[in-house]
Amino acid sequence: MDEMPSANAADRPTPGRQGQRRDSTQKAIRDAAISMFSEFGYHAVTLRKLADRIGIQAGSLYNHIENKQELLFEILYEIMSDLVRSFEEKVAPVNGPQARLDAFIQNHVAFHTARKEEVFIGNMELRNLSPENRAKMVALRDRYENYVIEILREGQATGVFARSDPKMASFAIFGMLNSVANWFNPGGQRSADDIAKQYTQFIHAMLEPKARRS
Amino acid sequence: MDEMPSANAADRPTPGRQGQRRDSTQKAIRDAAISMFSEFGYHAVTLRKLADRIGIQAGSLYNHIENKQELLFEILYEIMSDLVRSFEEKVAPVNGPQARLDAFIQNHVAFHTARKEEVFIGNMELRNLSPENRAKMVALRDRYENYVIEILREGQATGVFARSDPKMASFAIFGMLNSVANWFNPGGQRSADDIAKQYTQFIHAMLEPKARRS
DNA sequence: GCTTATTGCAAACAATCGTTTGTTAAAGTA
DNA sequence: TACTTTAACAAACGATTGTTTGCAATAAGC
Repeated sequence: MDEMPSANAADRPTPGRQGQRRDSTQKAIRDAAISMFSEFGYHAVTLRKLADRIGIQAGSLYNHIENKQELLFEILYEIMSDLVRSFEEKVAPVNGPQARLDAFIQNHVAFHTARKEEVFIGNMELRNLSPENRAKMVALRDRYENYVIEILREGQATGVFARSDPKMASFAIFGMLNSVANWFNPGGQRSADDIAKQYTQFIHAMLEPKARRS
Repeated sequence: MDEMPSANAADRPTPGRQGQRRDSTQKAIRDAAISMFSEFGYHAVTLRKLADRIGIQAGSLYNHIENKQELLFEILYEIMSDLVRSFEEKVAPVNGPQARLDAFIQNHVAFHTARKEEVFIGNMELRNLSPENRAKMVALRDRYENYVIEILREGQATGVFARSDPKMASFAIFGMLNSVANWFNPGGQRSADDIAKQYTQFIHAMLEPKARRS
């Protein structure tokens, strides 16, 4: 019953109880950090405000995290690795640039809607990482972006996409896709699937060779 | 000779000279704030670091600004008003949804490349404004976005654009156009005009009715 | 049931934050 | 030349920052 780990102060083990070896606090810290970093930004969230949210003292955080910087990095690194991994598992194996592009769009939108807070932090807080941590993130991001550029190149080479600067096209595609995390409303009218379908149409049209008839 | 106002400490009036009635310091503060806010973020830029950059003491800033929050707001409000004004002067008068859309893209890209630092701050730091200041910004932004949605609506009504959710289409368009400020490199290969032309093609394709032949 | 590892609290740490103060020198005004 | 205004400095303000410490309470392991 009350064994379930949870994110908010209300159903954490009774405040004041100490010593239990559960890792519910660790998860509560992560969840609160994701929520608050995404709403207010890394620097605006003090460790006292973060601790308040889960009902402990600021110093107690240090039983679970190394420091504030590592807390940010772990959140960012996990979301970026998960994104890359989902691509490599679900998108990379798909044959043919057109089908692989569609799989990419579907996967990217699903990911960005399901985990919009973490993605948003990823878009905003890279510059607040230490140089070493930022380098690791940039490496992951470049890997992901290069996968997409490669799809575009292959599609142009085989004639299914119109010729254009592949990097600029990828900027345009990532621009529209990434911004979904900014405006997507989980309770709103537009479902993740609707968005993926509509954006797939948009991107198809963008890349379609002029010679072709629709 | 040394009368020219400038942005950096090197050629400001000799450090230590006091009393001169020039407003070069005011401009130096603004320029340094734009540069540093855009590079490191509002909260990461302390008034001491900002003052250091232009070669004065932190307290001396208060001879020129009301406080840190107002400094941010003034930068943001000016960039957003300028953007809206440029639309109303150069885009709104254009006749026909297709031509007006093109004028919008051209103007938007030109603006976002010419003033990428301020635009970038505008995309990042809205949440660090006081509620009153943020409300003013949001009102301006909504006005601008609604202009574009109106273009899309009119184009759909007259049949020059394909039917789709105009708001979602505007999200996609703004997503790709706004991100230009993130990656544009003033010294790089891609000129503002190249970008505007390429993005115009992309957006045309996105909005083109299926029945039409290219 | 005794021991040990965990995890919390309360308090403090030095550092730094935005901002205010009192004062002084230079420049504008007449 | 005498007077006023402007804008700088050095120093301090209280508040808050991330982090560390000593200690108490609890649950888990034997």
